[in-house]
Amino acid sequence: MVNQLADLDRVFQALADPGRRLMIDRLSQGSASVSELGKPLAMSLAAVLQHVQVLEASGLVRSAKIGRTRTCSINPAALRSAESWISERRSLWERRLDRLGDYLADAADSPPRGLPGNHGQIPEEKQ
Amino acid sequence: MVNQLADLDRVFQALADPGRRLMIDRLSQGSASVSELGKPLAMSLAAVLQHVQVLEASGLVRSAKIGRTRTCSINPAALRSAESWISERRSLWERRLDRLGDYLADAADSPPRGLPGNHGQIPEEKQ
DNA sequence: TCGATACTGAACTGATCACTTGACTATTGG
DNA sequence: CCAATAGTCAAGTGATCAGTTCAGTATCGA
Repeated sequence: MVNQLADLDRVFQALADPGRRLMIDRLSQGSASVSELGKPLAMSLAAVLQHVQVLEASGLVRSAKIGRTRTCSINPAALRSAESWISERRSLWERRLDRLGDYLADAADSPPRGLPGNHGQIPEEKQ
Repeated sequence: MVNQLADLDRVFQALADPGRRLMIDRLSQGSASVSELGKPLAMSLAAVLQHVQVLEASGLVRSAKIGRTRTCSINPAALRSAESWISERRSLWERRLDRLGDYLADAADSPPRGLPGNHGQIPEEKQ
């Protein structure tokens, strides 16, 4: 809870790799060892470990070593923080769209005054 | 909807940068021009444009040029796809934790047989 | 005990990233 | 018309990333 901003950096960065997402996918249905996580991945074990370390640094995954095997599991709190960040922005935008829709539905008779804070039409075409 | 996998790569990669998240943040409360998005960012306009292009390539943002200004807006569908990916894995894990909790609550009297598919204890300590 | 297993650390390499600068185009407004 | 504004393109640079190989260490199991 120290640096929420840089934490999100690491979380999204961690999620940006398909191999690491596959690991999360695997872990979402139960804890697993490092080599188990690497099994579907066509890369050296050392590389797998580096991915696990990225996931762990982001807080998405926790791990503990028992004997010679390291067992990894998901930390749902980190997933939730990323999820919330997205969700908040999306719902903000969608609520705004709703209000705009209401406004336009009403606007057929009222005189044009300009909607404060609304610079935007929704663009359709490119270039 | 062509390549969901590589799309998520780009979406999470785009969200991994604090400047780009600030842009999304700004856009969540209404469309904005490229220079408007760059105003809080202490970098050249050319750099801002590159960020916008990353956001656009990921599908998170759409834009259209009118006159000499390019107006950007959020595409909520892309946000939702990232949100869903996370949400699905997290709830899978959490439902699994619940079942495990139920099992442990019942287990005081029944003989130990092993829970199929459950390799994991929840690790606490490191190294 | 001893070979196989499971990981770990370090160094190195090619690719991608986040910028920069500088030159250029298109629009706008007085 | 013409200066200021808004964006665009291209090339280059230093930093980070994703992987490798190789040389360990610790543990397990027969």
